[in-house]
Amino acid sequence: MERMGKGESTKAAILEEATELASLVGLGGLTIGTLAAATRLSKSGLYAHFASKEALQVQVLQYARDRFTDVVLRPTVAAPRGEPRVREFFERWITWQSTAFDGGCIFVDAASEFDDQEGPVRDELVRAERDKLESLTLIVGTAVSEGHFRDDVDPEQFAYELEGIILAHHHARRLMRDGRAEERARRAFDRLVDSCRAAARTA
Amino acid sequence: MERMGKGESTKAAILEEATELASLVGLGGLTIGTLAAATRLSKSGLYAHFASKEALQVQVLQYARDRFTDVVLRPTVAAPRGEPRVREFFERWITWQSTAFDGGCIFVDAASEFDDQEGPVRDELVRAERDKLESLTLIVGTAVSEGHFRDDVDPEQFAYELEGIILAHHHARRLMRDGRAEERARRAFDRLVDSCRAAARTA
DNA sequence: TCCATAAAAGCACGATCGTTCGGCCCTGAC
DNA sequence: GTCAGGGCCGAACGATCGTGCTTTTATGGA
Repeated sequence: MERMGKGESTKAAILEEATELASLVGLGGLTIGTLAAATRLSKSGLYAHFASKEALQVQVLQYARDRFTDVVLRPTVAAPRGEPRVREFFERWITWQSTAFDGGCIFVDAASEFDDQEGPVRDELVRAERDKLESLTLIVGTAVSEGHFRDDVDPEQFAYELEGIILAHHHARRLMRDGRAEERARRAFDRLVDSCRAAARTA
Repeated sequence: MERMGKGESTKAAILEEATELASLVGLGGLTIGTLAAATRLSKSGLYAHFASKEALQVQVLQYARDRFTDVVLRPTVAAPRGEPRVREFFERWITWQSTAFDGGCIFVDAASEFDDQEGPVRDELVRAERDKLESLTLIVGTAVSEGHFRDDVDPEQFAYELEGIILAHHHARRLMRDGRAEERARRAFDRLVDSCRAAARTA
């Protein structure tokens, strides 16, 4: 049966709050003290749930990754194979960036923070990112094999460029506070898809 | 005449080292203690050159901005107007990202770190970024008015998408350690330019 | 209801944080 | 030769950091 014990439920609440906080101040800026205050726990009471701060950071990333899988990845594969599924992925991804956490997407924040700091946090981050890229590459590959995209489309290159659009969106929206960030992202995406689409009945 | 006094020269050395360090651990992760150790100064001796840590952070950004102007912006306008100048900008920008500092581009790092933290650091960062975007927009606008790019090309949209390519490159190179990051960026850039180019003698 | 166990708190530790202050050294002007 | 001032240091401050202990409180099965 194994319903969730008290410990597990508070730990989940901690991770929820920690992820929110980390999206605002960064994974490195996250502090046991402030997190304890935010969850109304004592420092030691909170700390008891984790082996170290580093472990907490890793588990925050894992928590965020599960969320991403739930609200982006899994629903996406419900869309019809090929281009529609690519579109669905993009739409859900960009919505995720705006709505998942108060601060920006935690993966984007953490990426530039930990790209030079060897260790388990970086490793987990790379794992999450590689996973995401792999899923995207697969989905684009399907669009090719379905005949929606041209044969010479390189799914990895597509994934690279789509990631770029998402990053530009994050940058424009969060730092520059550009109200047209999302519109711009959509236009860029449309251009990208257009350039990959098989010519509609040319012969 | 005003040659550089002792104080100014050590301050310059501090900013140099600080920028390097900040590119590795982030502007927020930058610490008076570690910076003092890196410059072989005492904490207080170093601190005497700045009003506060926040002031130091701002001046680091200003220092990096000057460097960017010197090695990217200024040489770029030496290239012939129009598409060649756009190309020059891209090439210099991407080289900057790989070679300017040991850690990634400090603006990229700082952008996701301070996008949610109101204050002078964020303000300076936005100023620098707006400057960069404006220059780029102008250069692309010239490519349009020179007839290299089609009339319906939106320079701001171009700038947005180019920023995306740069960010994707940073992400792929530094976090994912993708050896083909630069090649991918170049392909994306070529595709972007191609889609903007005026059709070569159609009539 | 009692008790074993889990969960949270309390307290303290060494270290480091940003910041301040008083004083020593060195240089250049008189 | 003296004196003013800039440049740098040593020491120290209160606060907070991550991390251990020991103790109290809450929980749930017998």
